[in-house]
Amino acid sequence: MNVEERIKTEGNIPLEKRTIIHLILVSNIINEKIALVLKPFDISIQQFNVLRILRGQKGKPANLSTLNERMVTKMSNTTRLVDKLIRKEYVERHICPSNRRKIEITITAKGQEQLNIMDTLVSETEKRLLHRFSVVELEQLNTLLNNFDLK
Amino acid sequence: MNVEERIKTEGNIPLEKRTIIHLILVSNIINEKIALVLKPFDISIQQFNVLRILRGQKGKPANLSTLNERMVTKMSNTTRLVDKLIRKEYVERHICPSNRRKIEITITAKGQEQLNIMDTLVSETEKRLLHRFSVVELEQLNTLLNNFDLK
DNA sequence: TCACAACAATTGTATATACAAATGTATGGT
DNA sequence: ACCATACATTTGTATATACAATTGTTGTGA
Repeated sequence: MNVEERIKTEGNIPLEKRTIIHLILVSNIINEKIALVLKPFDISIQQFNVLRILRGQKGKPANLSTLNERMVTKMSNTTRLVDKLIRKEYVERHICPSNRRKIEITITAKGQEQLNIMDTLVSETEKRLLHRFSVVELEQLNTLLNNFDLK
Repeated sequence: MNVEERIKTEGNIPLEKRTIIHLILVSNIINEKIALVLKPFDISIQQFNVLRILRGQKGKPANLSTLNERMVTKMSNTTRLVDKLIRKEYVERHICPSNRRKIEITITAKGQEQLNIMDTLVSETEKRLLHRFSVVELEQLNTLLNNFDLK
């Protein structure tokens, strides 16, 4: 099924518009699929990303600004996002002793454990999405994506 | 600036994960840029899409289900989305006389007019995003995007 | 040291979105 | 004609997000 069929547009969209619609469409569907996998864990994609960043810290705590700049989306949510993870006991929050403005966030053992399970499932989903790509094609796609003038 | 730099991940992510992150990142940034262009019009991307679909109808009204299946995202919003467009007098809502379950939505002259202005600006944004692509590369990107197994 | 700017996080508010349940309308079988 | 079902939209609720304003903390220059 191609883009035109999916958005039911008869007539031909100019190549540039088509490309952008196509890209956003694919991105949305990928997001939906991953969200679906995470749903049983009662975790949003953003929460999942925070957990992954924290795991990448290998014990070293991360403060909110750090989390924020590594995430794809914006700051204002980060406090509330972390709140939700705390309620689930997946992360802990401590005031940084050397600079009390900062908050140190660390992932808990329970968080680590759940994250590993989620991660496996998400990876499987990603593999399913990409199974028709060869390595060369994946590299091509990455190269082409770098072509966007994002600023 | 490449993906790794942008999300500040040291170490190398596997090619498949990297590709997916990259794609979603680009898509998010495109969405942000377009949202920014539409902001002065107090119109969200979704509302903009509804207007474009209605214009494509060339006078023929569209009901909510039609709008919904042509949109990238889900139904539940469509009623409220249209509400907002009605408040701005960009569209009109009439109960379909032959089947009173259905609602016919049409774009107003004012809506058409504003949409044309927005459309020009959005197209300019798209061109800026894509100016580094050759036609061949755009076609390549489209082809590669078709490689995703989205169902 | 005191006032002020800069920093880090939080809170408030409005809007957007997802999902489920409810409402109102039409259709087909008996 | 009546009832169950399907259809089309709407509403309710919880959560997510964007943006601005606020709070609390630190650092700096007069």
